[in-house]
Amino acid sequence: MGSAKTKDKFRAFMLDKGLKSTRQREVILEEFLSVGSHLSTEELYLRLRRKNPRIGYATVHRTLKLFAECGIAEQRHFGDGQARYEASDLDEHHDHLICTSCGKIVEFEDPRIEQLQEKVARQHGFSIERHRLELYGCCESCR
Amino acid sequence: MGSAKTKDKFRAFMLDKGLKSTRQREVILEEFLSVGSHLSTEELYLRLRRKNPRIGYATVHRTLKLFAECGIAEQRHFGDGQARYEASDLDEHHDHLICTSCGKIVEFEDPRIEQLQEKVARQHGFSIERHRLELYGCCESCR
DNA sequence: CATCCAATTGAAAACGGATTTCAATTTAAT
DNA sequence: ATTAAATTGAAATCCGTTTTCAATTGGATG
Repeated sequence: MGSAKTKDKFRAFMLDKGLKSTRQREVILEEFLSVGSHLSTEELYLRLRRKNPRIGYATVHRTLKLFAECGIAEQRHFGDGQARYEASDLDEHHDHLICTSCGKIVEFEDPRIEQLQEKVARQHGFSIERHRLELYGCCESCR
Repeated sequence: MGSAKTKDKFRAFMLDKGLKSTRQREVILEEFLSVGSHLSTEELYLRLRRKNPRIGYATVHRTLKLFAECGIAEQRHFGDGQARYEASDLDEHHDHLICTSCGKIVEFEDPRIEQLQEKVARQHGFSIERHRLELYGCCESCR
């Protein structure tokens, strides 16, 4: 049932900002968390329409932005020109492997790489706020 | 005078594809190489207009795409919604540090990180074709 | 040099995803 | 129930990118 903790975080955020709880937001949150992967606004919108024909694209768009602002989702761009959102795993960070043939997206994490990133940044006088690492290539089943 | 080698590569590419050498292409190539950094189409267009008021945005756009196709330039996206092009240093690859405050872009290269990337990809059955690593943060002079 | 065909150009239109507008509706506090 | 403020959805707008098309240019040929 999605992460209850994530839902709590969103509800707290809404309360804090004086935002209202609506049927649409509940439905969108539920569907977003249950799918979990790297959805574009369009994809999520189409999914939601199957069960909720009256929901509007603009609402999905606005709600995803809310999720991102609240911190329970992150916006990504993988170079196909449209934004994608993924549920953020609260504390943990990860990067992506993307198959250029079938589009499969695999998440990974490597603290050694992160460490080296910090080092490089320090050498150039930067303090890192966030980073983006994407490896594009061909997955096993596509070969 | 830009890299003569780069110009040669572009000329060879044009010859090979049966494309024509035009005044516009020469001017655009010259300006692009002399500026070198991470230019958007718009920025390059405006620069060119200063000395060549009759040049069209579409031509700049198409020529930059030609550069990318030929391999003398690479298209990048740093999340501000517009494409940027940089001259590609033929053999060498590099990644980017981007200051979120002033927009400064610094290039770096770290073979240890690249090695670890290969390793991670292999573990997931991927063979890497290319990658993207960007570190966003705050540069020295902005603190 | 004159001619011709294909490539190129630039202005304007079209495109596509993201975002905003606005009147109607819904929420939730009173 | 009443009311003010937030929300919704359809449609319009925005903005960078890409394409269209008539006019121009490159360069190969006779």
